[in-house]
Amino acid sequence: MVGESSRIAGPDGLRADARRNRGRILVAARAVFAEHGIDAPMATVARRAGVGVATLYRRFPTRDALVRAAFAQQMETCDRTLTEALADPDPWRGFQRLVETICELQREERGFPAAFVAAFPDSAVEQTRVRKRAERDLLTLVRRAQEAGALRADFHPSDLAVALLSHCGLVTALPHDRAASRRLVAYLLQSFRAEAAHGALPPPSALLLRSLPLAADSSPRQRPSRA
Amino acid sequence: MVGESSRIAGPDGLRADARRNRGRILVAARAVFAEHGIDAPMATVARRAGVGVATLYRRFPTRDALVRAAFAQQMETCDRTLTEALADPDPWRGFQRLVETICELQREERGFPAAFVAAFPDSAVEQTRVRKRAERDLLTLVRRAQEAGALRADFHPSDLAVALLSHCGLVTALPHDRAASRRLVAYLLQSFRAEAAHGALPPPSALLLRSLPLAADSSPRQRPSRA
DNA sequence: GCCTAAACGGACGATGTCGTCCGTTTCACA
DNA sequence: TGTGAAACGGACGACATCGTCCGTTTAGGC
Repeated sequence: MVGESSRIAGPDGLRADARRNRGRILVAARAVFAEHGIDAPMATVARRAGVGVATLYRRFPTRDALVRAAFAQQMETCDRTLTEALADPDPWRGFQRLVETICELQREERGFPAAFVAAFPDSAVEQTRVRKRAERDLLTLVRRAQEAGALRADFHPSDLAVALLSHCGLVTALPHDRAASRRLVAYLLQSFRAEAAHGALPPPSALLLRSLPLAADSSPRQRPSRA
Repeated sequence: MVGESSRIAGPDGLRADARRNRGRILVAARAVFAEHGIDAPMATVARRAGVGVATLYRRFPTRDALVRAAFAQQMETCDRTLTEALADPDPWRGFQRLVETICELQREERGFPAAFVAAFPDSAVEQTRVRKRAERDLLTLVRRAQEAGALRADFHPSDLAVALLSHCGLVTALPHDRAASRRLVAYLLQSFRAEAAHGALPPPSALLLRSLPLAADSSPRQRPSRA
């Protein structure tokens, strides 16, 4: 029901006051989610934003939509970081910075970890263009770092998801403990180095492999049928 | 208000039917928590156990009490595993088995990770005897493994908490993905090996250090004053 | 078998959150 | 400055969960 270019239309089709309120809501959402967790009442967000509940629901029909929009900026930062990592002439340094930056984002922007985890299963379903590109970039980054002899050969791209999700869990459990977060990141990065490869690793996650089809699959995407 | 040995008294002061129901509740709680998470309605647990809500509340006045009781067995397994690890002539093997066993418990007994994390901040406050002994044992295990040259010298006992909490987070995010869990454990254990120590690590968590006073402090316990 | 204290379970009021409805206000173009 | 569509916000009914109250049932010593 998009009015076919009626009288008023901002750059995004919103009236000025509506756009202003939308921004306020997003700021309030981040603050409230950071303080009370991602399950905080919608009314709390609305009150904080100085807006009625109806306005909030009009812009973001579901909590999920609000969460996604609130942390879209952080998600974009992740994406940009990947691009920068790929541009780094030293692939290991790029990889290292990627992990450190994303984890730092998770550590500093409270509420983001929950959003990150929540977005995970769903974002595997929605095959956006940006996501597919990110997957391809990650694959390239990993391969380069391995070819440079810095990243261990048995590292699998899904291991990055393992690292980030476990780090999410840590900062969720200990939101104020930056040192613990840094320690985990340091340990993980060291264990990803080629020199750290001593014993054999158990096989990589098949589930993550499926949800993020990182392997260069030439077959057309097949909708997995639920039993 | 324990009746001074009135007419009826089981070994634990409960009547036979009460004890039976208590057991049913605990079984049901584990099942429900595994299926619907630790925040599942109390009524669901009661229904599953085939008892009324009142009975449930009579035995376990708070959800927290129920959670603790439901996973007390798992907690005890953790404790026993530590004792066994300490008894192992090879301290590294003991350490490794400790980590692997606890993580396996977290992985297989769904609902336990949430209980584990939930218990963390509180159990640091309640200074039970078993807990203090566990801390001392852990300290001993770590020192021995380090003296044997297997565990890296800059490993800090609080790093075990970091590892277990992050693993909790991973299995919470991906409850069905055993492979991911195993991968993380393998990476972490490799990074704890002395050979993996390459760069310097950031300082260990001061918060965890305080909540679990693992360092052999001879000073009397001092109540940390909140500002 | 009797009897009483203990255990039981369902009903119920309180609380909090959700998401919608609808009368009012505001924007922005003419 | 007038006008109508868009945006606004608070009120409200629906719904779920909590934790207690109280009448009923049952265990188990005598």
